[in-house]
Amino acid sequence: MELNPSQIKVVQNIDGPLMVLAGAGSGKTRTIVARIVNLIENKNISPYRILALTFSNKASKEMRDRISYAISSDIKTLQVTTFHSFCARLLRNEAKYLGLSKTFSIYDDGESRILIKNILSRFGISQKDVSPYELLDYINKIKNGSLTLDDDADVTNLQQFKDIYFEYEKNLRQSNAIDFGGLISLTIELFKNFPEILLRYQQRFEYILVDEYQDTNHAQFELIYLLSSLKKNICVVGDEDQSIYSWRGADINNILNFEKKFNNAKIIKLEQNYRSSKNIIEAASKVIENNNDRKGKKLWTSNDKGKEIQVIELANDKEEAKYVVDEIVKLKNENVDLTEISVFYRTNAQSRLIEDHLRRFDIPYKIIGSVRFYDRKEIKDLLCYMRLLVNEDDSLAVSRVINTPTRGIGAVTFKKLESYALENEISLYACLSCLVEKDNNLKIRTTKKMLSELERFISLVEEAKNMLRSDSKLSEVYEYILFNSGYYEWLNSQKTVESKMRLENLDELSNAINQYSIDYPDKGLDDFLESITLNEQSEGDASGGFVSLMTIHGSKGLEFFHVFLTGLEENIFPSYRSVEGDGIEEERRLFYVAMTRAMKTLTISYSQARVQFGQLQFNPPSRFIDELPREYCNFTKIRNDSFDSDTNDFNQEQIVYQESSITIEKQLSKYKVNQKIEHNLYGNGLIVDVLGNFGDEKIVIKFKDGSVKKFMAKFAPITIL
DNA sequence: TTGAACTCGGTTTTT
DNA sequence: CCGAGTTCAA
Repeated sequence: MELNPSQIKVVQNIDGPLMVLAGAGSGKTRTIVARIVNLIENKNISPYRILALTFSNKASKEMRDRISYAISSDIKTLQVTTFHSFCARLLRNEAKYLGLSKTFSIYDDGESRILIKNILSRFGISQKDVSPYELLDYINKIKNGSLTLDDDADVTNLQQFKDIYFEYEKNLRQSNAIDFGGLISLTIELFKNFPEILLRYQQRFEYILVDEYQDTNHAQFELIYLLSSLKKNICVVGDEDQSIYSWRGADINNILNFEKKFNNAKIIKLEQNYRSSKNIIEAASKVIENNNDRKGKKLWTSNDKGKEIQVIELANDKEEAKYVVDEIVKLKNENVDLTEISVFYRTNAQSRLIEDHLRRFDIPYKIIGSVRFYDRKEIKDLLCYMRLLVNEDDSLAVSRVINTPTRGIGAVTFKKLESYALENEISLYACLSCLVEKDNNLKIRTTKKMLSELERFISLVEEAKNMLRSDSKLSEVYEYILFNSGYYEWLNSQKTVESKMRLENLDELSNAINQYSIDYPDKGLDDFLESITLNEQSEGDASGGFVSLMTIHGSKGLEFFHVFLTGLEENIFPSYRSVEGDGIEEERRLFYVAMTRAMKTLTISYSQARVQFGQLQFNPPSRFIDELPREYCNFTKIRNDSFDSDTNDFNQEQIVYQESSITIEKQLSKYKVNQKIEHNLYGNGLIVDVLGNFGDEKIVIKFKDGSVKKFMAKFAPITIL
């Protein structure tokens, strides 16, 4: 494992604050691993005194594996973990200081959203008037430190937002639950309120390392700042050019201001790329130079020049999918392992056409990311039953399963139960018990059926709890709930393709629970649930033989010999949501991330027409296409005579591609926005938009009568006035 | 309390 | 075009 001089500096500079700016493909993980191995093996630092924080479990697992592979000593006490897992573990250990029970539930973003919606409905506010997403964003911002309650936030109704925030926090506490943001912010709060606890952790962790530092938010910065302020041996590793999560709170200032916050900080840049061909690296570097928010880093490589980047224009999205799959078939015929091929897109919706064509050509593929297994409805339902066994205060879990399967507790009854529980400051579950034991003054009309159903529900939960207490196997408890809750029967009776799949998923969950018990025989249900919420479950089979499809966000940290980057059109990539402000810089970083995943070949494509929101849209080529230096690229337009964007007919004969390589001339359109024109049929009008390339423009015209129409400029009977 | 009919808006998602 | 939220009738 040879290291270059910069990498060696990173390994050897162990004392004091250090920021490593590690370019794409610069051997970052290799270097971090070497640094930790050096600390343990050569500097005699106990693994117990080292903390390595990452963002994803995948990254932490890889790092741990590589360290343990490179080292002879025992690293059980070495903490290589995600921010969230680290905080969750810490908070459970110190729960009593916060007045929380050790068995608190963790709410993921989806559950936070549900809680917000519940509050809105309790407050009698329609989601149309106040967006739950905007609220969640506001709450997240407060928790991740980019906003305080005193700030004049840019929201529709600040006081209302604050009220809802307080209610949200109150509900979390009543449910003995913490959300993702709270894991971090409560840890900070704990450290601030109990300096003796902070000191304990400061003394323990002599060396702290943070990976993917560009993705840290302000709260996470504060956390590592506090933790490291005694020993000051903090090493952060990141790449400002790969910061693509600012919309999730990642604060690029953590990188830009590192030296201001940490005295005597050193900075080391890793600029040699070992991954990609020279063409790709040169082109990507030129593109990212258009950004202003950078520390400035110049990637270089001693790799071969390699093939030119192929930039392909196609008539429409279907042609694009056909083209990509056709090229994949060619690679396959050259005996390229499909695992080395990946297709990237900006939005998940774009995967469908690619999938259709891959299936048509019998090419195995796998979508990476998208809907996570544990986010599926049926899985969440069962997990909420299980959560109730660990934390019966978890009202969100109760509300989720109380009428699943249906027990005749509809929205109205539930509302009454809920408000009774809230008024009397008891949990929903306790409220149900009251109802069943009839020692209630609840003004709820109860039917016999409803009471007996509730009784069954409560005894189900209690019996399952007994099983847990008597050390039953987790899988037995799971099966007990699945069958005795009536959930299995309920799904099974539906007999749809959908319900069959859900049942299969529940089987899969059973397997996961079994596997967990085998892997961690000493751990309990609470640990299992936490590992799922925090995504600590191991990735399924990584067996080869398939093409990978993913969003560009999903591609971060990965590499492939052959990359197809699709949908390079304005409003798609860059996204229509990001075209103003500093949104563009982040989209450009995204483009840069995508390009630098490719090792050998990079094929970038865009289409003139694309079905978007069920309508055919004409978007001009992405501005990023213009930013590609031509000396590293080969521009090709591919036309297919039977241009027919409306048919879904895959049985058309195979298209014959023109293998020409026409360079796109960048010529200015003679049509301009705000130009006055006259149309033979519709009369005078104003151009409001010009789409597409010179000679092939579509122009959007607003006429005197207010109507807006789109024309192919070369055919439309118009004259410029 | 449930379903059908309607309107509306629509990125990215490490934990 | 599709899914979520909302509204209204039974």
